[in-house]
Amino acid sequence: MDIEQTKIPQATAKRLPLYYRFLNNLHTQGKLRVSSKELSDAVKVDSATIRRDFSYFGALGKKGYGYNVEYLLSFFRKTLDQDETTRVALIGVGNLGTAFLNYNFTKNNNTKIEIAFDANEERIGSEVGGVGVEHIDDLEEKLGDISVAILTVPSSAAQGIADRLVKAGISGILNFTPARISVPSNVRVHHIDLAIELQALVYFLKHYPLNEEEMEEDQ
Amino acid sequence: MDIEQTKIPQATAKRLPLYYRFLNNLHTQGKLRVSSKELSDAVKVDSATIRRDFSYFGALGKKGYGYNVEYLLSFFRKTLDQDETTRVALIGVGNLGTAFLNYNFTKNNNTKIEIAFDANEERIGSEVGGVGVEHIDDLEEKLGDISVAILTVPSSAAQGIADRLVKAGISGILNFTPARISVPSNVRVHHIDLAIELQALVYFLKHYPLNEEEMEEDQ
DNA sequence: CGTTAGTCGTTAAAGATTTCACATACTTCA
DNA sequence: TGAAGTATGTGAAATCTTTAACGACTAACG
Ligand SMILES: NC(=O)c1ccc[n+]([C@@H]2O[C@H](COP(=O)([O-])OP(=O)(O)OC[C@H]3O[C@@H](n4cnc5c(N)ncnc54)[C@H](O)[C@@H]3O)[C@@H](O)[C@H]2O)c1
Ligand SMILES: NC(=O)c1ccc[n+]([C@@H]2O[C@H](COP(=O)([O-])OP(=O)(O)OC[C@H]3O[C@@H](n4cnc5c(N)ncnc54)[C@H](O)[C@@H]3O)[C@@H](O)[C@H]2O)c1
Repeated sequence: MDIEQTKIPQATAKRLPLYYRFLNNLHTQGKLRVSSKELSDAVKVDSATIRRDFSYFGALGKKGYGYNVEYLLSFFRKTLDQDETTRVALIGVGNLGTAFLNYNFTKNNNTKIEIAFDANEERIGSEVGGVGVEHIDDLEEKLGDISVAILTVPSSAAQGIADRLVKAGISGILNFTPARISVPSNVRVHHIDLAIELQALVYFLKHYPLNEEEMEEDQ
Repeated sequence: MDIEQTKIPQATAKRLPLYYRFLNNLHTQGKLRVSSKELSDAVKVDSATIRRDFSYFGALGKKGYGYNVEYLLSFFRKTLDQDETTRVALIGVGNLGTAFLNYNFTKNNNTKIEIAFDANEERIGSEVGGVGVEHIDDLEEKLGDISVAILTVPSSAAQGIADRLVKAGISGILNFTPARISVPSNVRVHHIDLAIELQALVYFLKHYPLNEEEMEEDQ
């Protein structure tokens, strides 16, 4: 439908949801305009980077003025497909899975966990955070056309479940298990490895001491 | 004490805990040697990148042989300070905080959540995953010399708590709230923004379709 | 209406990271 | 012992990302 604009750098793409969220905040606060500098202070991304990021989408701002919040927000809403909701399945209703179900990413968000699966009989049929929990044996049958899955099963089960998800036609998996799963090249997996994030932070603290001069940077 | 080797690239540093974990797995399985190619298949990082990463620490392998698992493991154990345990505090014993406390990053890990804080009177004095929950009012008093904090409070409370943590002498914060907190430049904050990770995955699925040819890459 | 202060979009430079490709050196096996 | 096979470590190239700098333009105000 749309002409696919020349592809945005990945680093930029990862920042878009962040921009969108803060734009939403500003809009809620009734702000009419914003500069790259202000946004920079809020999201902790260099203002030149923000301008560069925005510029991949064309000229969204006005020189000497900044950006119109309403306009920018509606532009990103379209770009990030915030109008259509992406349906998500969650596999593994344990500690982490339960937390996600209770949260359900509902604020300013275009994603919704619609169904959950677990192997533990006790959980089947219950609702967690308003989402029904189905038996993992019914995965293929009940997944329907859901294309994104959050994986929060024990790591020993991760590859097996991933294989089944792939067979059932999934496109993307957000993998919270420490297992590095293998999938066909047409399926996208993002790993969020919380233990590693914590270890990495500790490593940076020991080996990359920050001094008073240099500014800390994120992620 | 040690001569600080020329600083390792940040991208490399973030992969070290991953390597360490898989080396541990191999060791447990009784494997004696491993090649960069094998490791690559396991952790889904290009083998040249692995060799390059390792090479920053000197010549750890042997040409024509590969790497000795035991040696490599013990080397990384030292490098990653796996022998000393870093004590961690968790602030906000809600959905996410409870999940982390129950998990407590105990496997192959050099970190331990030792104390938790919450504002909700009902939780105070209880134990979650073997960790005592203290009142947030006692933060400064009970934090002691803990230098790392996990932040899982509502985003509205994030900046206030961060300020208190900084005053109490914290060095690093793993921030799970959507708030981008401000801290002095000598404190390191890593943001893990789960809602954004999910949105970014959805964005990539729509705008960066993977075909049969190209390999998906991580995170 | 002209001046001042402010801000974008972009060119170019710098910096960081990944990947290629191969000389070198070790292992294995006959 | 020698030949064949294997896999490292790294120089050089390619790619990706961030940052600096500034010309062009706007808004606001006296
Ligand atoms: N909880 C944390 O803080 C944390 C931190 C880092 C990583 N992780 C990882 O996240 C994953 C989940 O952690 P958790 O603490 O929620 O574990 P958990 O044991 O509490 O939950 C796992 C859930 O998966 C279900 N399950 C097991 N096998 C299944 C299968 N074959 N199909 C469907 N469901 C199945 C179990 O019944 C359980 O409800 C693990 O891989 C863990 O390593 C968790
Ligand atoms: N749960 C998720 O899946 C999820 C996903 C993405 C982001 N987050 C973010 O993580 C954070 C925590 O989420 P959650 O679902 O666990 O929320 P939650 O409401 O379940 O837990 C927050 C906890 O913090 C405590 N608290 C409130 N104010 C406090 C204060 N001033 N000092 C100390 N404790 C205080 C509350 O008593 C509660 O126990 C939030 O910022 C949320 O946006 C959560």
